[in-house]
Amino acid sequence: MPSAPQIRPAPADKRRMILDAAVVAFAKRGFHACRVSDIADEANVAYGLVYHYFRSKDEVLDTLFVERWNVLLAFIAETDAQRIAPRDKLYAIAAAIIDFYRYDPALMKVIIVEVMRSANTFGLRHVDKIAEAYVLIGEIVAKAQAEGTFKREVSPRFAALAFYGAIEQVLTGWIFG
Amino acid sequence: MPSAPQIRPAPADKRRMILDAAVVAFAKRGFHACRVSDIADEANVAYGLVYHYFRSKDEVLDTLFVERWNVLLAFIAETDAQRIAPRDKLYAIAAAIIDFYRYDPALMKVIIVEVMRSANTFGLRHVDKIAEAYVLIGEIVAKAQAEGTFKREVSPRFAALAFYGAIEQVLTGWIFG
DNA sequence: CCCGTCGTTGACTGACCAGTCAATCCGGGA
DNA sequence: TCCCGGATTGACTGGTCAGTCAACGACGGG
Repeated sequence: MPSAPQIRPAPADKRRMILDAAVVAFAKRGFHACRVSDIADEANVAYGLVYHYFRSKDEVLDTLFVERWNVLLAFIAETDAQRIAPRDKLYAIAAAIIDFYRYDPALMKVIIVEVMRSANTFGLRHVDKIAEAYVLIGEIVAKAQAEGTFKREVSPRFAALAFYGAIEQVLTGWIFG
Repeated sequence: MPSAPQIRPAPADKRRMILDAAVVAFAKRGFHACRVSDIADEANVAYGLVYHYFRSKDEVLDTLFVERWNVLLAFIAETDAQRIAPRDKLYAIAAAIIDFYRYDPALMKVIIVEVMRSANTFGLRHVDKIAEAYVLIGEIVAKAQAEGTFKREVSPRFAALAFYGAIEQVLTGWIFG
């Protein structure tokens, strides 16, 4: 045998387990109604361990959001760098967001419902990160306008808001059947 | 003098005062962070009086939402009944929603942020009422498609979601500067 | 003028839950 | 084999707050 089986999982695994459990718990009951003990139970872990890996319940949600949003931002930047038509870029981004939802509806639900839309608490804390996505999308629109592919009637920023808003609303519609 | 001044305001006034104060309080701190005592203080009214007029803190928010949403539904229905182009109907509806915001930003903020977007709690309770608006908008689209004014590429329901989603996102953008 | 009704008051209670911490466990190095 | 340090446990605490309730006060009718 190359290596003895690990009785105790590596620390990183427990941390991951807690994050994954939090997604399920938050999606099931919502962030506010969900107790830290729900997360611990879902992860089959002691209550206190959550506080070993995270400073607070908020930090758990923050971590989930940032992790996922960074993936989205990277995808948008990457898509923008490709040599394809602006319309196809936007199509690819919309498809990616929808795929995120298809791949992990619970996580997407948590991010949309608990972070994006909790404007007074988490949204406020992540405004800058969220705005980055709008800026990137806006830049795609601006470039397309400059080269004459898109009409100039609408400001890039407004277009980006409407673009993302439409997608999010459709996802919200799916989330609730 | 036609009538002696009322020392004690009519009951309905106190109820209204509480509702108006709740708008301010909810807008300032968010529904969850806002204590019932904040509402009472804002209304210059004793804590217990809130519970004389409303069964719970939730009911206060519910009342605010239903009041306002009914106005919106009536406006949409009324607009649809007019003999104008479908595009103008949608324009009028978008303008009305934006006017609601301009006229009373705090109330609109509360409704969007705390109800529409609190999908696990209030949104869930008002899903049907919210869906009514989508249905009405969808019908406008469907009629326009039937008469050939709008393209048929997009389902009316999807169009309605995207239409409202775009508006809401723009308002959300305004709400947070 | 007194009494009943209902609007009004705000101190109090009971429940809930985030976060703490002292104790325990486990693997590995000496 | 014995420690050491980090992982893990879960009972406990402190504070918060929604909702209750007993008492008070103003008006109107008898």
